[in-house]
Amino acid sequence: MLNLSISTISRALKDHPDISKETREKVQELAATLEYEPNENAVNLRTNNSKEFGVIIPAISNYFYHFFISSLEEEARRYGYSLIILQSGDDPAIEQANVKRCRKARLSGIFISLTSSTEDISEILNLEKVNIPVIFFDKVPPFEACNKVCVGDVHATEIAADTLIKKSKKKILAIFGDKHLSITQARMVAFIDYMQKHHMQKNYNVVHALNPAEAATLLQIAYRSKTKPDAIFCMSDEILTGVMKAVQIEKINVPKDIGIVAISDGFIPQLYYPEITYAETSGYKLGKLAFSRMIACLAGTPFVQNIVAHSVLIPGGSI
Amino acid sequence: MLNLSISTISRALKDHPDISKETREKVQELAATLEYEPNENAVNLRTNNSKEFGVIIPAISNYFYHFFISSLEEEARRYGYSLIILQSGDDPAIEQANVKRCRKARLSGIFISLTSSTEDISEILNLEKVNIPVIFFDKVPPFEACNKVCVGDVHATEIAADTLIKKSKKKILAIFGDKHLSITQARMVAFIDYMQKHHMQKNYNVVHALNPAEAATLLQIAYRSKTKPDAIFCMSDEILTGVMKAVQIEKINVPKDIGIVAISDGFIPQLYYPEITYAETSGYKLGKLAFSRMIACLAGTPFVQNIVAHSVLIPGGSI
DNA sequence: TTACCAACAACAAACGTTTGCGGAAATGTT
DNA sequence: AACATTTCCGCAAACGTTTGTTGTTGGTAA
Repeated sequence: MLNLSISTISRALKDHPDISKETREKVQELAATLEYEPNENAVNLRTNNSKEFGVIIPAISNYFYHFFISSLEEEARRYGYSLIILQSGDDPAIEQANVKRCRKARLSGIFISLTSSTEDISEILNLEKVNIPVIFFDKVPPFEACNKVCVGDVHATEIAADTLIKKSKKKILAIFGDKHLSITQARMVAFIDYMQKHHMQKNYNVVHALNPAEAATLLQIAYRSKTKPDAIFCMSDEILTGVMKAVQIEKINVPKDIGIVAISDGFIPQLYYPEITYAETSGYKLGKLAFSRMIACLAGTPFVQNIVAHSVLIPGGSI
Repeated sequence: MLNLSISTISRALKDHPDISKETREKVQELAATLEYEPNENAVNLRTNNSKEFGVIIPAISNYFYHFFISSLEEEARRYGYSLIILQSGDDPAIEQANVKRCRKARLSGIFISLTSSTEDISEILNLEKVNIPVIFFDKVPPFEACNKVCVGDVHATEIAADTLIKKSKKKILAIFGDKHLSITQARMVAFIDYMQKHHMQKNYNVVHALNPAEAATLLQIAYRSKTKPDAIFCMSDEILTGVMKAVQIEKINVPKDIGIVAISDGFIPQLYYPEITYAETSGYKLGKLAFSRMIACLAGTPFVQNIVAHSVLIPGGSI
């Protein structure tokens, strides 16, 4: 329509200096009225870049991930990227397949939280070789040199434990999750160390629950025993919901009979009265951190980094 | 490597009958060992088809959407599709921009739940003209002829209301959300109609709360008044969390003093003891329905359909 | 022998961009 | 006036596929 070649149009649309201001304006104007939109597939083919990030997670239905994704999506939009969600259903085989899909789709980068039973992450690390940055978050591999963004387990545990000490609790029931999860390990070790450091070895009792129901049972048993606990430490939201169920069943008076402190991202604690005091592990914050790390990788930052998000204590009335 | 042309390879890989079995096997074998993966951008460019669905929602952080997305993703994976998540932050302008992005990316179809203030959906309906099927879900436009998949508000409300009647509740406090939301309208009308039909006009009191805190306050005021309610109807999870907060604050005995029934997708009700009896509105089920509707559209089903998911009563101990 | 037909494989165009390079016109320099 | 430089633009290749068409071979039937 303007008697210009395709290449001129292409250049005019992206303000290439070769194109005169006059032509450029004419082209851009016409493009606007025609509602011209470049074909992304063609652009991607040509530039070998998809402007899409993959997000691989065990499952969306989790206290944590939807905050994280939501946060990530906000940032992504600002930078003109889209987010592709892939669930592994906590199955390493599906996870592997999802990683493959990301490679195949030539995504610009991926964010991944591992399943609880992922052993082999070599395929994932291979993505870096085809120039797809990988940011691990939340459930990260233990020792590898890779980009990790995760909750500061030690810090969160410590500030939660600290409130127990400050309140001079002497019979603490500390409930942790599945022993085999690294998150459990990290928090447990941090808890025990911190207690040790403050000469509280005699004042707590560590137990494990695989699900909320088990946590509830554990508390019920402890509460009915002659050595009633005077405080509960909940490693996670999942544990907390179980504990609170028991609190309601046994009509336990919180915080008078038993104080409660948890590590949480904040949604669950405010459902109860009194609201639960917790060390905050914000999926939202983590999303921002992970995204900025991704941007750094895309910009070519060579070294890997292990980012740990710090927590703050959100006081409720539960202790 | 095999001294074959590109076209032969292409055909061999997709079992085209023109290619001899022998060649086909050789090609596929080599492709496998070489871990060849077709470049999706090139395929998409050629076929003008992205194998991606867009999901546009007000926000992920919602009691409902992550179940829906999760369910959708499961199905999508089975069919070889990916899901792109776009949040509108409940802002019609961003929503509009997201719709545009979907068109630009030539997605295979989109699922959309409108923001609470979306007025103009013409742009969205235009997607159908460029052959992108649109499935509205949850927050759907009121009257247009389009594909809608949503919770059966009437049915869910009725089975919840029915349990109130069966238990001969006479002083029901029915708490609904923001009057301006169509979901509130629908459930409120259904509630009032059903009560009318069962000659219960005198036995309930309808109030509105914009958030959990307001719901809590409403219950507290009602509970302290001389006409204490004997049952609460909660339109949604959001209302329910507020109500339960008040229950805890006032130490209300459920179900002895007050019975509670809600409409919910099930996560919140089981956090409490006794667990809350609710009419289930499953995001999971809805996801499956929406997806199968999408598949039907892609297969070329011409007519639109308004699918309504039925609810079931999940009995807890709250009434 | 000729004609015809399968069976197989290659050629080449097309999808819609981006970008290195070369060229023409206009402008500036000696 | 001759040459160099800048400004602007188009040519054409390339990205990696898919697919309609054409070509070759060997076999079979007339």
